[in-house]
Amino acid sequence: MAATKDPRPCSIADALALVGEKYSLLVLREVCLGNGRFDQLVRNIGAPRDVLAARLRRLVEAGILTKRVYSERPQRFEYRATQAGLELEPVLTTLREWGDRHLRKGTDLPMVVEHSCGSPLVTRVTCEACGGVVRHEDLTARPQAPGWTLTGPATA
Amino acid sequence: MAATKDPRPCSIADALALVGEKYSLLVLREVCLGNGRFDQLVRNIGAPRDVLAARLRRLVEAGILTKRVYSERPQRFEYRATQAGLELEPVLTTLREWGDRHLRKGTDLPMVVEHSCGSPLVTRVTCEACGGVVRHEDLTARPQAPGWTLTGPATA
DNA sequence: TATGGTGAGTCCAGTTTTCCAACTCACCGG
DNA sequence: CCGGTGAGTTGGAAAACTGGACTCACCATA
Repeated sequence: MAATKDPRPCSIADALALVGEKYSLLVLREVCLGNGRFDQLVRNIGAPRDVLAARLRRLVEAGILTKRVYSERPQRFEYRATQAGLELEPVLTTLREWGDRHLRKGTDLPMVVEHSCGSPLVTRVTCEACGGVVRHEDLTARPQAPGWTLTGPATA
Repeated sequence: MAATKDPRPCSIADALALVGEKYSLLVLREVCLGNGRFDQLVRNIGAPRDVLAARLRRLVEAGILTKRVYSERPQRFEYRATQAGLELEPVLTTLREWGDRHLRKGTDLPMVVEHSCGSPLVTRVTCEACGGVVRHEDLTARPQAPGWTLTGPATA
């Protein structure tokens, strides 16, 4: 009598439940750029103030951002990325590169990120174990959750 | 008299406009796993059928998926990732690793991905130019869009 | 030929979210 | 005192999402 409705258990889905709402990743983008004040976020992201306030609460609660006082009297706050937040930066980097390549065809880029080595950042995702570039064909997914196979729920 | 409302021009925002809606990246997850049929997507993702149909239309239109007939009479379709779609896989990989680490603390993972080298995939993002690991502190963002600085719109 | 099942959607009523502008509240600078 | 800034909250209208039920075409089998 199990609800035949539960989706596949998955860390991607869980992560997206936290940062997949509209504007959340853009908040992280601005915070990573060092723009952590409320009004800055409103201007640079273009989100409604109430939605932004909700996102910020959620991200702080999830341990992705912290809210820090940078001035008592007038009390002023600043949001900063935690370690967990910074570890999401590769998601932003990958999305930016993808957008640059596929949506702007590599020209008229609105923002260039430079690596400390001096060149514009182009990233490569490698396997930590063997050092090789990771391609789709080299990956094999192994579901571990009980009741689930690669293709879907076990008919059980 | 420019609308003081335009957000920062940004490829991340543009990319998210395409794949940032609820379920879109989960569709890509399933398609990358080889599960490209409509009913499979419904079951494995848990999305309402009409929302899923809308997402699929949009992703096909954006050139991220293709719709392929795998059986005439009974006509049956299958969605597959295009090259552009496959290039979004690193986003999924990063999100999965982040979720595994921060949401499940590395235990009871619902899905393990194995690299062709034989070990469970753990990725590293490196700079293509110098080969070094990319860290937040090593990045410098340079806005190129006219009217925009790192911190926000130029007062013009 | 009737019965049931699959695949791929569409339709609909009801609930949530989102959007946007306006408003608050505290403080500061002149 | 007046205007401005920072950080939100409030209140509706508009859009998106939700969970079924429904369609339509095509087998399979009995």
